[in-house]
Amino acid sequence: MACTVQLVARPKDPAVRTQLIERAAAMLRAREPITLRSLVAGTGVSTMAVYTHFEGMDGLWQALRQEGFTRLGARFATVAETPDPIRDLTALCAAYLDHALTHPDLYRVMFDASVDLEDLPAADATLEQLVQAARRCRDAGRFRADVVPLDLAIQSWTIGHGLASLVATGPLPPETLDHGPFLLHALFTACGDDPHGCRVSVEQGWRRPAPDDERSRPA
Amino acid sequence: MACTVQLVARPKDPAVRTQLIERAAAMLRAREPITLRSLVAGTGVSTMAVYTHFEGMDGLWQALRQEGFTRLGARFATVAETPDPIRDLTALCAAYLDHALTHPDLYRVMFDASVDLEDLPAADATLEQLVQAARRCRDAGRFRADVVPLDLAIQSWTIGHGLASLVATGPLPPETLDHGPFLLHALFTACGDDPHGCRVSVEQGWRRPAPDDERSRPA
DNA sequence: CGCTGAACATAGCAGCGTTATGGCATGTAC
DNA sequence: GTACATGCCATAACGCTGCTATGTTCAGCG
Repeated sequence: MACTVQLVARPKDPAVRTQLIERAAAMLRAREPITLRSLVAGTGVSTMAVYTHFEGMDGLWQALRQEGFTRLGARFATVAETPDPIRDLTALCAAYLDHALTHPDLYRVMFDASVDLEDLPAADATLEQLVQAARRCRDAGRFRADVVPLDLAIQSWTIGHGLASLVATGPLPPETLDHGPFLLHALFTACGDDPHGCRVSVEQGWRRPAPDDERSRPA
Repeated sequence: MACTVQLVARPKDPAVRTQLIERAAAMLRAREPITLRSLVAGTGVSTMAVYTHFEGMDGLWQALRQEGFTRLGARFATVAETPDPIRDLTALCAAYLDHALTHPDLYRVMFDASVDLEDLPAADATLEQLVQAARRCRDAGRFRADVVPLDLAIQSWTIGHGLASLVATGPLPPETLDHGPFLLHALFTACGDDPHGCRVSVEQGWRRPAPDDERSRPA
C-alpha cells in the first residue's frame, strides 16, 4: 500500500552495541553490579545508547543471555569429532560444565528467572548440537535402535545442567562435578552401550581441557 | 566485666515476622513483584519492621529461601516409609520435583544468585534426608556395598535439580519431567540394583501425588 | 542545498532500598 | 507506684536505580 515511502535515517553504529555487550560481560566477570549508568560510564556513549540498541536494560540482559549461548555454541564447536560418538557426547557435556564454571555469572544470566521466549531459539540451537551427537551414538550401533536422540540429549542436558547449576549457583562444591562421568556412564549404559566400552569412551571424553578462549581477555 | 548491666527492651512481635514472610510467599505465588513498600502495604506495619525483623530486604530473601527449604523438608516428611527403600528414594525425588513445580517462584528464590552461606545448613538438611534414604537402599542390599550414600544422594539431587531447573526456570516444557523415572532407573541400576525390580520400585515411587498443602491457602 | 528522521546527549521523574530521627510501649529498678 | 532505660516501629528524607521527555546533531536522499 503506502509502503513506497523510503525512510532515511542516521544508521546506528553496530560497534557501540558490541562494545556495550563486551563491557557488560567484562563487568559480569569482574562481579561488578551492572547498572545502566555504570555500564555507560567510561565509554563515550550516554545512557540513551542502551535504549536505541537494546530498548532498555531488559533487552541488554537478553542480549547477554544470547551472548552466553553463542559462546557456548562456539565452545561446543571446538569439540573435535572423533570416531567414538559417545566420547564426543561426553566431551560436549564436559564442555558444557567447563563453560558454566569458567563463566559462572554469565551462566546464571543464561538461566535466570526472566527467560524470554526470544531466548528459546538460542537454547534450542545448543540442544540441537547434543541431539546430533546423540543421533551419531545411536546410528553407530552403540545404543538400542529405539533410543530417541532428542530424549537422550535432554537427559544429558539434565545431568549437565543439574551439576552446573548446583555448583555454579548452588550449595555444592566444585568436586561435585566428578560425579559427571558416573552419571553419564549410567545413562549411556541404560541406553544399551556396553559397560566396558562406555567407561573408556566416557573417560576419554571427560578429560578434555580445551581451554576456553575467554579466560584472559584484556580488561 | 561490665556485663552486669541487665538490658531491657520491648520484645519484637514474632507474629509480624511470620506475617511478612507469608505475605511475601503469597506475593511470590501471585507473581507480584516483591518490593519493600508493596510488601508492607496492606499490613499495618511500616517499612521499618522489615529492618527490625530481617535487617533489610536481603534478609527477607534469605528468610524466604529458608522457608522454601523448610517447606521442602515438610513435603519430604509426608513421603511415607515403605519396605522398598528404592521406591522411597524415588518418591523423594518425585516430591522434590512436585515441590519445585507447584512453587516455581519459591524454587527460583531458593537457588537464585545470592545464595548465602547462611543457607547451607538448610540445604544440607534437605540433602540429609536423601542421604538417609540412599543409605537404606544400600543397607537393604539393593546396591553394591561400595556405594556411598552421600554420593548417591548428590547424584539423585543432580537429576532432580536438573529437571526442576530446566522446567521451572528454564526453556524446557513440563513433559520433560517424564524423563525422571528413566534417569533414576539408570542411576539405581548403575549402583547395582536388579533392573526389573528397580523398574517396579521406581514406577511405584514416581506416581505419588501427595498433594502439597500450600496449594489453596486463603488470601 | 534543504529536508527528513533516526541516533545520541542532557535533564528530570517515579520508584527502589536504605537510613536518620522521634514517639511510644514495655519491662526493670528503686 | 513511679521513673527510667531500651529498642520496636512510624515518618521523612537520601542516594541510587531504570526510564522518559526534550533538544541537538548528523547521515542520506530529493
